Amino acid sequence: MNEDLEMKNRIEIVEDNDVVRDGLKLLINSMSKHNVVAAYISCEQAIKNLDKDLPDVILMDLDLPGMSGIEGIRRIKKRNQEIHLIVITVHEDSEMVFEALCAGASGYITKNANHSRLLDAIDEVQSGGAPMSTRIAKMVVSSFQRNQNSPLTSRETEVLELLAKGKSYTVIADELFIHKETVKSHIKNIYFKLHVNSKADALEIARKNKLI
Amino acid sequence: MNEDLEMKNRIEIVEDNDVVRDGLKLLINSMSKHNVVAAYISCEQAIKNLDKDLPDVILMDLDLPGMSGIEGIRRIKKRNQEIHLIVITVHEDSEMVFEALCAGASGYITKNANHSRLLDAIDEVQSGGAPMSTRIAKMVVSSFQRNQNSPLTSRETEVLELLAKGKSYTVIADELFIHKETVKSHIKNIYFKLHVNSKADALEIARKNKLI
DNA sequence: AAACAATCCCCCAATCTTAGGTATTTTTCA
DNA sequence: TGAAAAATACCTAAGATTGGGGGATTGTTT
Repeated sequence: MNEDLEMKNRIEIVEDNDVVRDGLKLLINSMSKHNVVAAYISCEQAIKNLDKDLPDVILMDLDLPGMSGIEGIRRIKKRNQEIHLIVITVHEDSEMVFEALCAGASGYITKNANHSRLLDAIDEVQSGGAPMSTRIAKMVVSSFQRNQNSPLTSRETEVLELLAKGKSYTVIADELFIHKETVKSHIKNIYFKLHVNSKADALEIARKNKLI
Repeated sequence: MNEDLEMKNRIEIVEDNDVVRDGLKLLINSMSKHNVVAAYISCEQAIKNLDKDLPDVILMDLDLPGMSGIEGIRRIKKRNQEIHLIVITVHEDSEMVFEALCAGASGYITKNANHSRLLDAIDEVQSGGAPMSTRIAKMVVSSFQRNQNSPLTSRETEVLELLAKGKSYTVIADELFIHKETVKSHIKNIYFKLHVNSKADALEIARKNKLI
């Protein structure tokens, strides 16, 4: 039971619900290769003891008293890039998912996942993977794909992409081998179709609707 | 064997290597719920027969004679958004991965994956998932994360983000509650640090290095 | 025939961008 | 605590960009 404690994977839990936290702890400790070195109810506590606990993997809830899990991920990653953070949450809304991934989460598992999936996730991050629940993976992959019902023509989309890269009308014209005035016409049409009248607004609408 | 053909999942394969293609066909047909309705060596053939074959899922190689798998994915998705495309390839380089996902792939499995993983992937796309090999998932998740060794300060990064949204110096100043001249100073410093002297170049370098 | 897409042209005024500077205050870190 | 870095603000100036008007032609698709 306590032999080779040094060799075990050091797992930490940050979760404010007592039942869930204790359940996770029991589950993980039931694997001889893992050792739950700490379990906290807030990011503040976890961060304070980070240098003492030295976790390899942290399972992190997102709804926490005080500092949010997202901010916690950001700060922990900043302090130590080696630590793998796996989000364990009920949230499946895209905003949360992308914020957590941008903040530095290596995995994202929803709480309805079964136990073996969770244990697999711990192994997976440690071998350089990125475990995700099915629906999360779908959201992530979908984020790369464009809206197929764009009101813009392909040429307009092309112009808007170059605009998004910060290029001027002149440069866009050169790259597309068309006249600068043509670029202006396209942009006028884009603004009309998107009901905007500035570059920033056009880009905002376009990105929100995945037109570019 | 041939009872309830109508109810089976209609699977199609596009793969130019005979051995691989036949192997996949045998493997998939060994599952009573699946039926390989077509197997082609090129996207051109697959597209020509799309309305006849009516596949639910297509397993697609990327290196193909003639039209590339990427372009094939794009065209097939355009023709029928309902079809799930799973990339089956040896390529693990990020460019290929992201191009395939942007083109509309629902999954991305590398050829070294074991058979059950591949069969699982077919089930997974049909239930709305996005099956990926471990390393692919990691690449995808990493793509959300920034370079932690940015030469830019957090304020500079903030300014650059707003610039990337197409906002003018004036608007940026307003949003950050600072003077327009301060924004200019930040941008001068950004250009200096990134060794560029224009917005478009700064954005290109910043995006390439995941500074924003 | 009508609608759409892509191309090009003109004018104009306001704003923006980049390039030189300098300088103060605040924060961070060794 | 003292130096360095970061964030802030200001100045001048020229040239480029942007957005709002107006229009026109050519081809494609329906």
